[in-house]
Amino acid sequence: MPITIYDIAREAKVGIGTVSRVFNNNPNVTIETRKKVLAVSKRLHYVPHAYAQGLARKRTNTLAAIIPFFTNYFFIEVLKGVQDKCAALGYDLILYGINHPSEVEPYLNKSIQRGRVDGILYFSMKLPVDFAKRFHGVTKPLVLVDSFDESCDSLFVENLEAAKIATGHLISLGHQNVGLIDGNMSSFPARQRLEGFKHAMAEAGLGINEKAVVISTTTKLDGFSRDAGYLAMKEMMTLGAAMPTAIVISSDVQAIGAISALRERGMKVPEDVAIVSFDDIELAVHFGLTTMRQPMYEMGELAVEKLVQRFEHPDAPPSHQTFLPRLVVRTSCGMNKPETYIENFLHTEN
Amino acid sequence: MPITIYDIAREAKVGIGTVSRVFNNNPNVTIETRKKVLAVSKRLHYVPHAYAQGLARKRTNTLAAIIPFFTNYFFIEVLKGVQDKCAALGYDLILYGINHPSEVEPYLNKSIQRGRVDGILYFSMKLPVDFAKRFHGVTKPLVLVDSFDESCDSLFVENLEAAKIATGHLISLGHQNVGLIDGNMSSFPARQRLEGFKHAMAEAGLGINEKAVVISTTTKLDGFSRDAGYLAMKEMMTLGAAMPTAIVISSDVQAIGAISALRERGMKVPEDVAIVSFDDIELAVHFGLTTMRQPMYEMGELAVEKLVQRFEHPDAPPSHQTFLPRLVVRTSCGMNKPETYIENFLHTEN
DNA sequence: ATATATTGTGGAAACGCTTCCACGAGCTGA
DNA sequence: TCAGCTCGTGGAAGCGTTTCCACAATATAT
Repeated sequence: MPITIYDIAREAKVGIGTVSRVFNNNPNVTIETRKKVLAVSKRLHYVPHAYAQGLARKRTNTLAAIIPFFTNYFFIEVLKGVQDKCAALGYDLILYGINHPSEVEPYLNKSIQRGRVDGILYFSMKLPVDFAKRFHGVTKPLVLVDSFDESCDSLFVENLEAAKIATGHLISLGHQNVGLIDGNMSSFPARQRLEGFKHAMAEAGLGINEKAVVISTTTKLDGFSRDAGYLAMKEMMTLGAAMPTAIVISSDVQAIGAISALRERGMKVPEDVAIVSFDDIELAVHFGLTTMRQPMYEMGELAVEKLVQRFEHPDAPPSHQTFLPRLVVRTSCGMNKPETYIENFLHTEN
Repeated sequence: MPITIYDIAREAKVGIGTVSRVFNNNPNVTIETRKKVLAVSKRLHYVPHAYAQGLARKRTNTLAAIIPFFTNYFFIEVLKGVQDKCAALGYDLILYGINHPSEVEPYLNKSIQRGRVDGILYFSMKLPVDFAKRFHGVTKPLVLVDSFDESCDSLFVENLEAAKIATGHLISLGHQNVGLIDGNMSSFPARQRLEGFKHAMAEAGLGINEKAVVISTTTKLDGFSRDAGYLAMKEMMTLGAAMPTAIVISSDVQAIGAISALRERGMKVPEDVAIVSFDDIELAVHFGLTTMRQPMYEMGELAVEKLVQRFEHPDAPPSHQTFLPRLVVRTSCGMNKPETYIENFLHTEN
């Protein structure tokens, strides 16, 4: 009952090869033949069968994105870049949202399944250790985003360096007792930020108050959540007089939660505590957050581009590209950057 | 080079049918044969070819979601429900994020393409008018989410009723001069909410101050954005003394923007203006927003279930299911609901 | 005039599965 | 003992394309 290329061929009195050629814009078809085929196709509502094409062509024009916590703002924004670039390049995007690292395996297997997708975008997680070996030669091109592995292309943020900049900024404003609220150590970026924080403190000759480094223990969103930020700040506040005068917080959403906790105690940002966070989500403007801006959308776009390049040059050596977040100064660090909401609004319009 | 069922058959000294049967858990295979085949498959890293399976089985186990503005919190949350349900049911999800209604056509065509997906989830947009005719019999099962059409299954929020409840709540608190900040009229929910607002006011015998009904003119996110809310409130504030004492706002993000605008003028919520909004996003707690909670995640899940049911009963009459949002009272409406942040926090932890 | 490209076309083979039919082997019951 | 089952199995046909080869018809060069 469904219309196939054979129906079109019969009806248009041509061969199936010709019909195929018409739909593939092969130049070796006369204009009249082409018109005839197209007319019949339209009349019969013919649409090529994607899977049959895929099987014959040995490509699917589909990419998979394996992405954790995709309700998290950071990933949404990256995903948006991925999606738009896919659309622009004519690829379909299969979304595998995973809620826990343990779910990675089945999805990885699924996308590696021959013929399912042409390539994989793998977000923010370590590859299973024996991955390369287990799937030697079987696996599809894979681009790591916000993560790193020798064996494949990757794209990541220089979190260590970024944390140094963030911490350094607070130090340069005169703070000596600087704290850190970080995500769960199972997160690579969180570990890097801890490192960067320590480096910056050491370079400035400042000691680290162990109690003023609060690392999230929750695995939910790896601690990059408002709730985690809230709880961390609660904990920080038990320090009383020893509490830091400035805190580096590993994401804007955590910072927002932290600010809630402060407010409950009547404490203010930046008067009582200065804050620098990470991401620069849309709401950061609203809270006046000084933050390390991550080019999320752009990373998403670039990830797709990298994958497509890999299709074209399968044997090129793995490429690794880094992004250095940029410090966006607002008011939460205590610098009275004169910046009204509307200014930013207009700015963020685009 | 890639391993096929033939390689396995040869190596295991069985027929290809047997190999296929093993992988499809057909009971008509002896335990020994099964083991043998499985062993060889593992040794050769055999994985079935998804597209070949799809072609032979005439199904793809893949769904498409055509979704607008998917950076919007509402859609993210719905999508999350969709994604999780798909995963649970073993379906893959292809994501078509569209940025403008005009982009709908190509994506609709693409997913209708025979063999690409088994069914389609279509979000918050009107179907093209002649859609049913143009694709009579060609099209796949399609479930409308947050939208309505006679011809297919749908799932939507009773926005008219919800707006009545929201408005009624403010009226019941004694407000006579109630305003509305709404999304763009191109949005079906926005139109419904305007209606509901008018009904409620009329029922209460209250006149509507035309100037106090601000409808977004931007098409960006259909006006359901923080920026749009900010601008709308700015406009509202030009009313001076005639400004409403209570405002219904068509989304939490708009409300957040609106609150920014108020703050700039030193006005407070709920002291100067009471607010009820829609959605109940995670941040609503932070702002103490009284809001009409939409069961976003649940809608996503249910949408997938409906689609799968349709696969099983292709000829059942279209089913239409509605959700009535629930009023969540916090502080923005002026009722001093004693509710601390942590209470809510624990609650939302789930 | 003949040899040689070029162009448009038809259709077989291939892509890698599932499914169905046929068949032999081992059972059952009369 | 034999007809009639059931069970496990092999492999052909089919899913709907693309692609390649063959070939006829025309154009070009000699």
